[in-house]
Order: sequence, then structure tokens, then C-alpha cells
Amino acid sequence: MNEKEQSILDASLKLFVEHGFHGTSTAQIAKEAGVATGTLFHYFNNKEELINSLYIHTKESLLKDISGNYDDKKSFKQNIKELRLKFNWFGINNSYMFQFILIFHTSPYITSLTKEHLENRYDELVEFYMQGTEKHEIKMVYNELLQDYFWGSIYSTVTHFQKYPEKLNEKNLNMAFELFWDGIKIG
Amino acid sequence: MNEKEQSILDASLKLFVEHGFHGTSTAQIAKEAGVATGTLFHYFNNKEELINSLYIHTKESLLKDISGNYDDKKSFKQNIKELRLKFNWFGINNSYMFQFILIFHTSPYITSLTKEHLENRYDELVEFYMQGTEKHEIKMVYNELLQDYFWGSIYSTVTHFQKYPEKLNEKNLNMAFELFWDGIKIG
DNA sequence: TATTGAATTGACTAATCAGTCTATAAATAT
DNA sequence: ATATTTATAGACTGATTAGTCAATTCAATA
Repeated sequence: MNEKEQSILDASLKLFVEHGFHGTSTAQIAKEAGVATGTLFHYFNNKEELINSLYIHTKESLLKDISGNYDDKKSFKQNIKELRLKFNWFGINNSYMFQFILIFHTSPYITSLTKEHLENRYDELVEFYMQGTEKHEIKMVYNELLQDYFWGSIYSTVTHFQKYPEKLNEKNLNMAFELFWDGIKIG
Repeated sequence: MNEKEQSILDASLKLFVEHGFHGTSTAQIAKEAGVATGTLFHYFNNKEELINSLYIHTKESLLKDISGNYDDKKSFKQNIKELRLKFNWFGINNSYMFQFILIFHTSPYITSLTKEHLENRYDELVEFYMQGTEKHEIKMVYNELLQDYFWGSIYSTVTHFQKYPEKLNEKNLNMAFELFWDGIKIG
């Protein structure tokens, strides 16, 4: 990836999260990135294409961070704990990216083509872990609810530690996991 | 409240949720509300004042819907279940308002004055219910995490049933509550 | 070295924006 | 009945926007 192209994406991410899509002009992005407006439109045909590229770029980062195979040597609980921790750390260390995904997940500017490109790979990954019902380790809850519960729990944990960074430590991260786990475990 | 003023707020709510603050022009709002732009600026001095009024209006609706006193005759679990259900129903029946609160909660256009006007009353209400730790019915978790967990659980439940309205029934609503409750209960 | 295509620039344009202004109409007070 | 305030309308304005374009620089390679 070209250096200027990258700095345009970096500037877009920051400004889109801070001021929204329409609240950020292409002139502002170019200025923040240290390029001319013409350069921006050289790399991205229009503003909508820019936001779609950014969405792909951001979700790819998330996928890269959370990927890793299920480890049969460890317990189901431990596996799911590690997956959740990867999500948490991604959100905490890449707060702009995490907020961008949250905000623009439902945006009309992300075309359905872009969504398809990613949604499947993400779903497969999480679904794989969610097979815990078969092992009778977690409650009989239908998959869609389980996935939304999983995501809601990550959302609340990440936004919590973004709001109170001084509370971020292993003990509290563990506490947040136990809130989630005790909700779905059997027993 | 004047009829035209109300229809301006209704139109704003819909358009702000669908296209964002900057993505919605005052001309569009006026057209959707069936008034002239001059009328809009007669009731609201500027666009920012409009969004602040809308925020107050929306949060007042939420507060009205969820208010009601703690009932000592019922168990702590039952009390918190009923509070959570009120939140859920508000979000399900007023999806634009719920999304508006979610989206614009952190918006820079909501002035701190507007936030103060409401945040306290909301916090007091939820905090009151959260005193369950004292009764040793729920885990020792610090208040901020507990509240964010509570809110995250409502967020995921409401967005879940907005996404899958065909899944909305008492059994599944109960299931969603049990996921939340088993996370915080002792035992 | 000469040639060529890609990268970069910023002035420019047509469209759109928030907000103003003047003119009436309706309601209320005197 | 008359005067005064409030409500409503929509044409208008200066500022800003996304995107274009012609001019120039850069990098690769024949």
C-alpha cells in the first residue's frame, strides 16, 4: 500500500469517527493527510469509495487480530475467553477502528457488496466457537441471540474501558469476562 | 407543544437516525415535516438547538417509560427484570428514539448543558436498582462496570429483536433476561 | 538520454448548505 | 374595531461542498 494512500485512510478514520461521514469534507481529509484534494481523488474515485475501502481495511485488521484456531487441548471456556480477550484488546488498542466499525456497521454508505466481502468470514469464525452448545457447556440458546449477546458483551466491555482507562487491569478484564461467561454457562 | 413544532421534531428524529446530523439538511427536515424552512428557524434558532431539543425530548420519553418505584413486595430479581423489560419495550416500540439515543449520546452537538439536564436523573434511577450488591444477591462488581454491563445487555437485546422481529416473544425475551441475570447473580 | 505513464497539485465549478429577510396571515390584546 | 404580537411562508445569500481539470513533477525503463 502506497504511503500517501495510507495517510489518506488514517486521516479519514480519525475524522470520520470524530465528525462523521458528512461532517468531514474531502478538503479536511486531504489537509490532515498532508496531500492535495486531487491526490485523494486519484486514489479513490469518490468519497463513498473511500469509506468502503476504509471499512474493508478496518475489518481486515480486526479479523487478522482475532484469528487463530480453536485449541482442543484447552477447555471450551478457555478458548472462548481467549477469543473474547482478542476482541477486547483490539477495541482497546484501536479505539478509532473499533468505533468506526460500530458506527459504520449500519451505515448506508457501506455497500452490500462490501459487507458480503467480510461478514461471512466473521460469522464463520464466531460460529465455530459457539458450537459449545453441542458440548453441553453452555445453555441452549439459539445462535443469533448467542452471537448478539457475545457482541453486546464485547461492546460494553470495550466502551467501558475506553470510558474508564484507569480501571483497565487483568482483574477487571477477568471480572468482565465472568459476567459474560456466567450468563451462558450451564450450572 | 405546537403541532408544527412536533412534526419538525418527528421529521428530524427520522432523518437524523437515517442519514445523520450533517447528512440531513434543514430543507429536507422542513419538507418531511410539511413546513417552510422559515418556520423551522422560528421554533429553533439553529440546527444545533434543534438536535438538543430532540435529545431532551427523546430522553424524557425514555425516562417517562422506565420510571416507577422499586417494589419491596417483589424480589430484587423481579424488580430488575421489570426495569429491564421497560427498557426493552421502549427500544422495541420506539426504535428511532432508541437508535437516536445510542448514536447521539456521544455527539459533540449535544451540549454538556443538555446532558447534565438528564444524565443525573437517569443515573439515580439505575443506581437505585443496582443496590442489589448490598443485599448479597448479585456479585461484588464495581458500579461503573455493572451499569455498563446493564446497558450493554439492553443494547444487545433491543438490537437483536430489531434485527429479528420474528423472534420476538415472551420466551425469547425471558431467555435474554436470564443471560443477563445469570451473569450478575451470586451462586 | 529520451520517452512515457503514473503521481501530484491546487485553482476552479456547479450544487447544496444553514440561516436571513421581507411579506402576509392569524391570533390576541387593548 | 384597532393595534400588536406571533406564526408561516419561501425567495434569497454568502459560505462550503464534492468532484474536475489542466498543468507539472516524478519514476521507470527502453
